[in-house]
Amino acid sequence: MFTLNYRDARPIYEQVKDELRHLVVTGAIEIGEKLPSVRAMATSMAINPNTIQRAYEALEQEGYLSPVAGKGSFAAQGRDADGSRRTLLLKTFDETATELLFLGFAPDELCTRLREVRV
Amino acid sequence: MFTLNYRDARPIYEQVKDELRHLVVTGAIEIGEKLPSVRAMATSMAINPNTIQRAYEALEQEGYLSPVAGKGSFAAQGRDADGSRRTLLLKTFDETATELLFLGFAPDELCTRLREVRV
Amino acid sequence: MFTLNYRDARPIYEQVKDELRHLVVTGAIEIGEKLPSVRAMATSMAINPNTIQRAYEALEQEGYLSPVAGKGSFAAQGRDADGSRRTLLLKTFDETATELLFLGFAPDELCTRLREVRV
Amino acid sequence: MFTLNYRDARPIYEQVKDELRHLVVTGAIEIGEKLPSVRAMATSMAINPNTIQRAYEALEQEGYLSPVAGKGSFAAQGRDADGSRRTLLLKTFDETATELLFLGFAPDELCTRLREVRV
DNA sequence: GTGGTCTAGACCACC
DNA sequence: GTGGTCTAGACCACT
Repeated sequence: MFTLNYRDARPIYEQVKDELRHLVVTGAIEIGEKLPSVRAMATSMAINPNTIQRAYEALEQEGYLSPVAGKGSFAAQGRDADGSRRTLLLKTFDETATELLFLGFAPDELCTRLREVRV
Repeated sequence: MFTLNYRDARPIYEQVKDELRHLVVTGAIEIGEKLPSVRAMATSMAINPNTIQRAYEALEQEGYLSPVAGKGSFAAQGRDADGSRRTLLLKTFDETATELLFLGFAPDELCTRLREVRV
Repeated sequence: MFTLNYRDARPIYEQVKDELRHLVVTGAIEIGEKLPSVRAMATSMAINPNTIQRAYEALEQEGYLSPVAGKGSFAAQGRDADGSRRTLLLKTFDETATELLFLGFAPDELCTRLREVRV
Repeated sequence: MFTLNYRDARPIYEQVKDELRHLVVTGAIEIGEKLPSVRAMATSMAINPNTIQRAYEALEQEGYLSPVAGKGSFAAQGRDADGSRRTLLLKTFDETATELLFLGFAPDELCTRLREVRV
């Protein structure tokens, strides 16, 4: 599904979380689609089920994954009851944009880039 | 100049680096402006000069700070030799935008936001 | 510090989380005060450190606890970056109040109760 | 009447119970009004009659529903024999209010909120 | 079979 | 010493 980088500073569960989130928001995994079971993914990636479980829990909290006991875990549309992730993303967006503008990017350039992403 | 958060997960030198960069890209510190000496800043913030030194070195690498032997360090326009920071920012920008679009933000909305940043 | 109820439907880590949160919001543990270390609390309650760790992590996410690696965990003022907990509490408040009003409680009665709490 | 969420952590019968109670306390179902029969509701929601039955029994215990043999179940004013629900609600109310006050809400603010609920 | 919880024991980086 | 991460293996309730 994806590969882990043991040299990465990020802990494994965070890498798993980030990769899965990426697959969902890019549409590679569609909303409602069933994800591999905790055990299955742990086996296929040769890591401990608890580590996968932790990643799944974090994604559930962000609203990108919805577990159903006894049935499996399913991709969801990212409605974290509150909007904590949304707030964080907007902050990151503003800071990144500010720095890119400072580095000489034109607003139009970034807008265009924006529209071409994920197409 | 700014305050440190000892409870922050980021190491101190990284906080210093991020804060200084933020001051530069938002224009709070203008290009060409002289920054406090390593020792002066270390004293005023009550931390080890080595920590400040490390932050300054990292910023120099990113091109936001240009040291002049015997005179001090000056804010610069952010031309990092290899363009690694630029690459990183664009990657962050794409990922953040992708996720925000997935969460339902309209491209126009983000464009508007983009243009209003830093005004 | 408090006692666990093994008959409770709530998992242990949730009981720990709820109890600690209660101690903080009632002022029994003051903001900035150091909490027992993960290991210390685990030992004193005769449960696994991982279980305590899990409770601490959840509280950190809610903003009621702020861990400092190598130093300990400290009570905090509940600023969860977003306000997810705040949203949840308001929803609970509205629902509970609605039902109490339906059951015949006068608004004034609940207001008075409100003001006397935590005194 | 309302929709079930099969991904919800709560068991189905509890969702039914909570939804029905909500309809009663908000006045959407008026006191004395007849509710659908167990079988009718089970059919319309495509779930097992036993599940509905269990929800109805729980609501009867809380006093929000009063069955009349041979005629059906009718919404009632919520006088639970032992007052256990009332006690539970007051406990929840106190805890929620305490935490909201800790988070900076003013008592007046909550009082106002209280009075505007359900209007 | 699935997710959810818990235990026991280990290693790391930081202070 | 502290928090943070990971593994291995176990049990539960529910489908």
